[in-house]
Amino acid sequence: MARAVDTRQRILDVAQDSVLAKGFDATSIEEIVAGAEITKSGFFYHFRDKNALAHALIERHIEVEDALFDGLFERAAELSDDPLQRALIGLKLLAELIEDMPGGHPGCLVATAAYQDRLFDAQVRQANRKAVLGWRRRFRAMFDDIAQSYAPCEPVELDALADMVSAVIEGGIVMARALEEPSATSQQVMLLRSYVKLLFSQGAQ
Amino acid sequence: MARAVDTRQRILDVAQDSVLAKGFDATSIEEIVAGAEITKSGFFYHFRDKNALAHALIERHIEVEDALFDGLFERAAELSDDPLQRALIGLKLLAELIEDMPGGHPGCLVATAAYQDRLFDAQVRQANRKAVLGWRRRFRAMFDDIAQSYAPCEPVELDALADMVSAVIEGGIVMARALEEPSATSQQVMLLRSYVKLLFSQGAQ
DNA sequence: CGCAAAACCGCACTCGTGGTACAGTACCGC
DNA sequence: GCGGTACTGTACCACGAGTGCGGTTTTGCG
Repeated sequence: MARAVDTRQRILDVAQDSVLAKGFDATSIEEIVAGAEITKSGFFYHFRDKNALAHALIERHIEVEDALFDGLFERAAELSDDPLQRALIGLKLLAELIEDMPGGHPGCLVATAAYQDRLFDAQVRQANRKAVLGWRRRFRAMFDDIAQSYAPCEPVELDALADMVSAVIEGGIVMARALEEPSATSQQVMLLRSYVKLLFSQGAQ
Repeated sequence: MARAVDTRQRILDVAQDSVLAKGFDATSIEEIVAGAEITKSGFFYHFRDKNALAHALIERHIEVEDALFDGLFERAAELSDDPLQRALIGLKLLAELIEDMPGGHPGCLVATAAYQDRLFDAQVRQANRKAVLGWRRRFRAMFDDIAQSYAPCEPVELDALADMVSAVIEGGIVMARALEEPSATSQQVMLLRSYVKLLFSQGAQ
């Protein structure tokens, strides 16, 4: 049984690298097969079609990303009791983490799916939506915490603000890729941090 | 000669709709050919290959987008003499314009290209880079104007801030597509506006 | 009008890729 | 040693990109 799980993981690893590097459609199954050292039949044994691969890729990606966020903000929670400070520390840690990634953040599968919409079926799009809503919940909770102690000095919808975290990361990745400046993403995160700081730190208590 | 230009435009129109709706790779040439009411031979008469199409698409897209930005910020300049107010008005107008687009902003070809990197050759990537740098120049000039009258109350690199405009729009489009909430993009632009306001309006003169 | 070039049409073909079908085989736990 | 799991191997179809090339229409120009 260990063999099967290994192979599946290997397929996903190879596929993920390739998809992030050149897009989903440009990634051929035969290329994945070669990279994972299996045969085409082996691939289709694990995944019904390319859509199933996309689905698995996104679900796994979300888990990893979630675990990563968990780690960051848990660490931030250890470093401060204040909800605003926690958020600011978390965002800083996030920026540093992105900065330290060799070649910048590899890019986001969610965006890949968003920009190649009709390539995927409803199930994949649903998984994608779920992922983004999950991030909204996470950051919404963070901002709710802050809002209990600090009043925002501008009227903002907290859901939209929560989405802004995702949006700035996604947008930052697009910038980094288009400009071929890997540090662009972390810069954008730091600007978002600056916004959060300004928005809440004026109207204390 | 008029016939040739017409046909070329028609091809680009059909192709653009399709690319924005389902991604570049998912758009087949035969489908473009059918939509533009020509033959495959006719298509390859105008474009050497699909890459040449992508290149033309991006260049045209940039022109249109630039003209759009020009219009917005010229209008904003008419409405106020103050550089900060101009920027805030411009961003508001931008948000409204995006909001009024049926089905939300159609998406950005630059991001499409960024996420399907190896599908395109160096020339296309270069055109893409040029586009983003053009936006940086534009918004950098805007923030330079503001910074002459208002000191930012947080230390920020103005180039990065200029990039943030593009990043938030791109990220906002990804959000809108992923969530299937067309208004997400304009919401993000309004949050950016709020940031610009906070950043400069405190430290007047 | 006539003519050459530009702007196409028609069709046949290659090649790569997704996907199917199915028979055979190696391994692993019971 | 039996049955299921995890594959391999081979052969095949459909479809879209891209090529090649000969033929046809349209257009500007002398």
